[in-house]
Amino acid sequence: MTFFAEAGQPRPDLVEQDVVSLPSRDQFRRRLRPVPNNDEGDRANLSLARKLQRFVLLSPDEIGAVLALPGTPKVFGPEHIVVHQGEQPNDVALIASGFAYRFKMLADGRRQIIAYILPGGLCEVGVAHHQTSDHFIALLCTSNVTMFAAEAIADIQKRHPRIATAFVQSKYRDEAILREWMLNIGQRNAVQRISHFFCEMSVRLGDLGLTNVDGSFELPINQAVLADTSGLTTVHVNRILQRLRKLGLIAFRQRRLQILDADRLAALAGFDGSYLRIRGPLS
Amino acid sequence: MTFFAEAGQPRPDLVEQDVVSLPSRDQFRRRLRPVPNNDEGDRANLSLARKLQRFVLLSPDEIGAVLALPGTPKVFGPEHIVVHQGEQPNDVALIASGFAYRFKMLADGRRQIIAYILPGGLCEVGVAHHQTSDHFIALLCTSNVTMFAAEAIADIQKRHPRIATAFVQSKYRDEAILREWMLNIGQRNAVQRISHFFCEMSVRLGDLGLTNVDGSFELPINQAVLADTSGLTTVHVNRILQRLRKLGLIAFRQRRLQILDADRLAALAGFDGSYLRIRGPLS
DNA sequence: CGCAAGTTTGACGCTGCTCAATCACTGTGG
DNA sequence: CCACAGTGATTGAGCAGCGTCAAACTTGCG
Repeated sequence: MTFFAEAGQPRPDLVEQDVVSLPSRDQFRRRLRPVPNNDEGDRANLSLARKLQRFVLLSPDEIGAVLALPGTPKVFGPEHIVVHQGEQPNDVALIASGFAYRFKMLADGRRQIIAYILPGGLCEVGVAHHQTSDHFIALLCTSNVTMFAAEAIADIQKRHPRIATAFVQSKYRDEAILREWMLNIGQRNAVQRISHFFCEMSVRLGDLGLTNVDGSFELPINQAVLADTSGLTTVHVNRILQRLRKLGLIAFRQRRLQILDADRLAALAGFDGSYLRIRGPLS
Repeated sequence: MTFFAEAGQPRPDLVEQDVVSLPSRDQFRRRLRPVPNNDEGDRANLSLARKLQRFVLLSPDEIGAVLALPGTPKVFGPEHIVVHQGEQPNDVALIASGFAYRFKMLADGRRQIIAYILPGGLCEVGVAHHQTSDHFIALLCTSNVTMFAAEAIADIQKRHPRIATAFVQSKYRDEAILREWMLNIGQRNAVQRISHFFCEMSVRLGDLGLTNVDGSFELPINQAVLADTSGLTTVHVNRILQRLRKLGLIAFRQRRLQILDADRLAALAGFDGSYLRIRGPLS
């Protein structure tokens, strides 16, 4: 289960000073899991707090500030377009639960998926700077999306420098992922591309506590989406998946992926997760 | 010569308030062009000022602040590695003149070029946050590189909010370019990839005043580099270039590219430069 | 039960890769 | 002034990875 070339390394880049007694990881999880339908705002923001927490260990005060961020919780179904290419969104959307993805389209309808936005991720498109979006953001499945005013996001970063640091580091990671994807699509073959994508998703979702012990997790995409992700055709993706199944590496059906042999899959993909800057178990 | 789908559009996203009498574009150019060898610091910073100027119209004060940034000018030859993968740079490098590029490598030596850094561009890798670099940055040709302390860059942004805005917008554009490259490599065929790359370079360099009226410009890359840029092999790149030449679209020799028919080239590539957010002639 | 969406299969061919040789250009030293 | 080497460009033959098209099958769901 080592997705990292050099596991157990020190992580000097993590900002850990000023940590006041935090809720433990388990407490955090317990509060996160079951989501009944009252007091939604707070609960939606938890995914954001949790995400930021992965980059900078936040104090209770800071966590409180994140939870108090005033947002409008909404629920949208799959295929919902969160941000339209060419438009200039007024709000920042938080994917509180569910999955979103960025993509660009060609005139003839071919499209390339640029990134996946997981729970706790923001659909930021230079909102604070009045930029029009150069790409689409859509949902993969029914998701809880919380809308924040751009000013609110800017404001909390001004008031809490360490939260700002977490935002910046999160952004750095997104960029690193983008770069790895360029390498993936530009240089690796079909088998490696798909395996690599699976490895990455497994690590990222695992970091969010969204994987099971058996190595399985929800991945609400079909083969067409996977094709647009990896720059291949649906037909070819199908054949590659069959090969991976025959090799005993994965099981993938009903929008749920199970990685059966993480080590062999990672080796096959040439996957080294260090670009994801995931730290080990919460100390 | 229209590289833009909808030329002449208003640019509401440009921050133009608070502009105090600026040096005209021509004055600016005149000061920029000939670079004798004294007072280097100031002159090196000019490329940065000019770059920022493309995003936010800076006041003389602000331009002065950029020019006064304390940096160490250096000259490196081609192939010089500015930032090494896995290392944690202490400084931010400014490409004052010349060309740099980012790339990632696979274990077997295959590599993917991720981005080109043109004059005025910064080699930022999350320096301020003590991140290790996940990729290499190298030079394409002998270049003037000025090294700044990360704090100096952070400081000037704190003191001059509009300069900070320019930095952020520059970063947004770099990201937009990355996304367009993903689309390019993932979805377009060889001819389109290469044409698209040429169009982009022409527009970006034109914006910096580094193209000639005849549509030619320095592009210090060989076919192997172009292959690593476009995710193709050298042999195939060679054949595509021949095709483009036979079509009368380009001339490319001696590290100099001339675009002979920009309209046809852009049409062939499916190029729409709006993602570059280049504004029209300086008003 | 029947539709719709998604998956699987087969046949076929093109785009782009591999290997390997040859050619052009440029700078160097005798 | 020329032989030489080194780098980069070009060419050819052969092939395989992946795309295209079209049909059949499977699954989820009302």
